[in-house]
Amino acid sequence: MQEILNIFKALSEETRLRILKLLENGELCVCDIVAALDTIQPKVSFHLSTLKEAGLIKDRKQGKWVHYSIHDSDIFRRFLLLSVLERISPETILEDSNRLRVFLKEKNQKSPIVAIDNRAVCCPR
Amino acid sequence: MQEILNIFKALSEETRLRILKLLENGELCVCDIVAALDTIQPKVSFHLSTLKEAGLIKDRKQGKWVHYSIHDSDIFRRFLLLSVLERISPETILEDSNRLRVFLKEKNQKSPIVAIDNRAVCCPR
DNA sequence: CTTACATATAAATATTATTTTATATTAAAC
DNA sequence: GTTTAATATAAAATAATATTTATATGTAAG
Repeated sequence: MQEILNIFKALSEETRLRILKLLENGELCVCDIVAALDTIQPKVSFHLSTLKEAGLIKDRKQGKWVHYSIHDSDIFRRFLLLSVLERISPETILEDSNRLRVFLKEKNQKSPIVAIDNRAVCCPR
Repeated sequence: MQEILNIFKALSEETRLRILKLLENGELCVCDIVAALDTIQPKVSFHLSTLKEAGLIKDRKQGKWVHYSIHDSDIFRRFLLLSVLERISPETILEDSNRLRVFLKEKNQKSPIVAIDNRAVCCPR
């Protein structure tokens, strides 16, 4: 029962749903999410670890950066995530995505390597 | 976003999952649930109201009694409930169902009106 | 109309989760 | 190797939830 409880607990907090919604379009590193949510970094790290613990996201380490993305592990989680993300309209996180866009654009100018998805590559190589 | 949060919050607590699992086989009145969970009545009422608030269960008043049952309102909730209940094995709530069985049997002897589902009718009419 | 029963609600308390602040870790840049 | 940047973790403060205890409400029975 603990496993399913962890999944629902992870999904029962607004910040975490906003993070998931942001990750819908691809992976982001912690600093991207911090910028998008306009909040402080330890808070984001806390929620990311909750989501990861529940098996909803995964991380990929690359140098100093840690990139998080949706982890479509088993069918149940995949289905849950799909239906959840579908039920959160883009307008709900409009401010988040605006801030993210601005942040990524700036990053892009400093290190103009563009990846798929019109997203900047997080970290210069 | 608040609606979906309420649904997940409702599903992120063990007592409430146990109640939902008990309701899987049909409606129960509050005192049945109290007996099954071997706990106190205000606690059960509290959790029932949370579940009802989230639209996961509904109530039916009959005299002094209030019967609760799963509310398969919209597709999302229905699907959620289905997959949740499926993922909670009967063994998980074995003690609960044992206590429920004993309690219903006793009730049955006092007022031997048997309803569908081999469950006693909660209250004499 | 008084009593007893089923449930709900309120208030007080306890528990758990989140947020903040401060600090540690790790890796790249200098 | 020292500094800087990105992230994580620990400790403390705060906020949110759940539990308990006490009481209220409504309904049927006597």
